Amino acid sequence: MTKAENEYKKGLWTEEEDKILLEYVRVHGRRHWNRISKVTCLERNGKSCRLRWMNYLCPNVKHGEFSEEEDDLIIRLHNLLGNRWSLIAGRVPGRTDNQVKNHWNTHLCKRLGITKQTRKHRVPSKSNRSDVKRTEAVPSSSTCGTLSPSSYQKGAEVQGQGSSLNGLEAQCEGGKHSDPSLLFYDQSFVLDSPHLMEFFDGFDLIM
DNA sequence: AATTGGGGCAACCGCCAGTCC
DNA sequence: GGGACTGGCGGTTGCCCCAAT
Repeated sequence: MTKAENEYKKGLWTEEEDKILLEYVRVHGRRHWNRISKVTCLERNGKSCRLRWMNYLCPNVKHGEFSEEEDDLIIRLHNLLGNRWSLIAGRVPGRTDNQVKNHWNTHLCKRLGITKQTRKHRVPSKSNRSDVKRTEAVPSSSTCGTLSPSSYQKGAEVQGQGSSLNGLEAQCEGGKHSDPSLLFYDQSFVLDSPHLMEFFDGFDLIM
């Protein structure tokens, strides 16, 4: 018997709830989040518990302001990966995908002069979401990202195995940005090459 | 002092993929 | 094989705080 969604509490977490969640994780580990409301008095659904743990309670999570180094790393990673926040966060020690996403949207976009393109058109829908996962590297909101020459070059080397980044500059949207160092992605730059994925895995982004 | 508007961030929502039974 | 369950992801929302008026 599962609780109806509306039986679960929503909104900000209290200290008491945090304690309960921490205790659950200490005893049961980070799994079976949906069982929490059954074995504890916590009236939160599994997803909410998982999110709270991942984004706030996990001891590995770093709180506080982002350093310049982190900013730089995120910008580089975003240039390479687009809005794949979990991948980006995986390479920024102590930061979660939610933190990175928020930081990007609230600080870095402004700093880089990127106007946030709210996409009502979510990634194409069901049919080829699995494809999307890999090919989505260049979501619309990042079509105007900056790309440092060094990272561009590294990426291009790998891409050389399959498709290439040739013509990237030509795809710039009518020269919106006058800075010649700015390059643009668009949907033609895809991450569907296994080589490229390996590249990202082994890529030392701290330059 | 009270109000208001914007920024920042935590949390929710909807979707998908993998796993279990 | 297929339905239910669970976890993970990215986009979006809504609340809180604070500065400006």
